[in-house]
This record gives sequence, C-alpha cells and structure tokens, in this order.
Amino acid sequence: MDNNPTERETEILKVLWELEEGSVRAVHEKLESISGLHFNTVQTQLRIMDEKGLVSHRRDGRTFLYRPLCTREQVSSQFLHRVYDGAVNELVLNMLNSEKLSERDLRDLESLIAEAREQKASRRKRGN
Amino acid sequence: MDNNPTERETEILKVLWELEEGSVRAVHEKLESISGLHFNTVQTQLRIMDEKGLVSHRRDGRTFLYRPLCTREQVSSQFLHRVYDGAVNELVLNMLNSEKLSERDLRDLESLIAEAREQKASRRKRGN
DNA sequence: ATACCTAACCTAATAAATTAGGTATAGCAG
DNA sequence: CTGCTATACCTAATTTATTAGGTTAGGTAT
Repeated sequence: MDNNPTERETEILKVLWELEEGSVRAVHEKLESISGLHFNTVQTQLRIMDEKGLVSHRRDGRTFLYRPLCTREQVSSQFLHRVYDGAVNELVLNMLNSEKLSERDLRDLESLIAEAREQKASRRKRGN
Repeated sequence: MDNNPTERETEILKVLWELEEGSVRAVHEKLESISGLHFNTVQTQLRIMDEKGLVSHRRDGRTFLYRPLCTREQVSSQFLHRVYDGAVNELVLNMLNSEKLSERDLRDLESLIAEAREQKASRRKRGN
C-alpha cells in the first residue's frame, strides 16, 4: 500500500476511484474501450493488486466486488515525495508552467488555498 | 520521452536534474548511499535511458557526461494527465489535504498563482 | 434435468525492468 | 615497460509486470 501502483494498476485504480466499488466486469467494461484488455487479464490484475494490498474485495453472491485501498491522494503524495522530496510549491510551480490554466482555474486554486487556511485555523481552535 | 520513466529511472533523473550534467560515477555516488547500486548497474541504466531518449550524453575525454532530456515538469504533467486526466485543481486539492503546509507555504502558493496570472497578462499584451 | 452463461480459479507464457558480471582499452604511476 | 585504475562496452541472469488461455462450478432459462 506504501508500494506504489504500476502503470496498469493505476489505470485500474482510476476506475475504482470513480466507482467506489466494482466487479471485475464493471472494471473491465470501463477499460475495454480504451485498452482492449481481456476480461481475465483484469481479473488477474485485481487478484494481484489484492495480494499487494492495493485493493480489497468482498463477495456479493457469486461475484467479487473490489474496492480501492489506495487513494488518489496517497498515490499523489507518494509521487510528490518521490519526485520532489515533498516540495509542494515546486510541484505547483511546474503545474502552473506546464498546464494552460484559465483565469477561472487560477481563482479556483486561490479559493482552495483560502479554504485550506480556514480549515487549519478551525482545527487549531478545536485544539488539533 | 513521452514514455514515462520507471521507478529507478526517476531516481536517476532526479540526480541529473540536480547536477544538470553528470558522469556515471557522479550519479552512482549520489545513489550508492541510498540504494547501494553497483556502478555497472547505473551505467547500464543510463545506456538504456539514452536509447529511450530520456537522457543524452557527450564525451568528455574518456568519460561520458549525461544530461536529462526529460524534465521534472514533463514527468509531472504526465502524472497529472495519467492520474487526474489533467485536472490541476483536483491534484492541488489533494496536496493541500495530504501535506502539512504552514501559513508560509500557503502564502508562497498564492504568490506563485499571482505570478502566473501576471505572466499570462503580459503574454497576452505581447500577443502570445 | 440439461444447456448455457458467467464467475472464480489456476497456470503459464511473454515482455519489461533491474541487476551485475566479465572483457577490452586508455591513461597514469612507478 | 609494467602494473594499476577507471572507463566504456557487452552480455545475461533474475525479478517483476502484463497478458490471457484453460478449467471448474454456480446459477438460470428452457
């Protein structure tokens, strides 16, 4: 789980992040159009990811329903630390340079930061 | 080059991003303490990365000096698109949640955004 | 009941990443 | 000149990721 997902695993996780929970079939259907993967391939991948602790599963009748154990936030944090040694500002700076952001996007980012600040303040008040 | 680097390749690129240019030895020394990699291993990796176009090399006497061709910005942009389908705001939101940022960090981020906005404005004026 | 569909399960082939040994050679110290 | 060191170069073993075939069995419709 601290073990970061491979290319294909990330692709599968993306589907599960969206679905919250899904069967092999559900995941397969989402991926098939893009990658043309075989059903069994997805099934095997999910089994391996289960062993690795990237996902969990429960039974629903005859079929397994998989859930991501690894969040997008975790994957991103790992990326940040792996590539930037944790320097968020560096990452954001690069994003601002490489991505074409509209004024609207920039404002959105500012709101996010303002919110983060407020949450910090309220956590402090509650003693956290 | 649009092909994103593997785990180990990223580690090597990180060294080269810092050094701008470096010999196998230089890269090896930086990595050895952390990963205990053999000199030849680093050399082979660099050769492969050269073939892949992730780095380039030039001769300096008897030794090769390697340079990264793939920037950290590119790697990050690929990550963004692979994991977030390009949604910068989502990524930043996650960063704000998962990383513990100080008031100072938040202010820094705000300055970066302000700068990005100005650059956008000045590019527009110059007709770009 | 029987045929059929769908699922898990088992297995292995293939491809890619990671690692490091051995060889040849150039340059340098004694 | 001779041995030593550091380098590129060549090669292959090992591990990990990726893929999908074949088998078995549960559930369902006819």
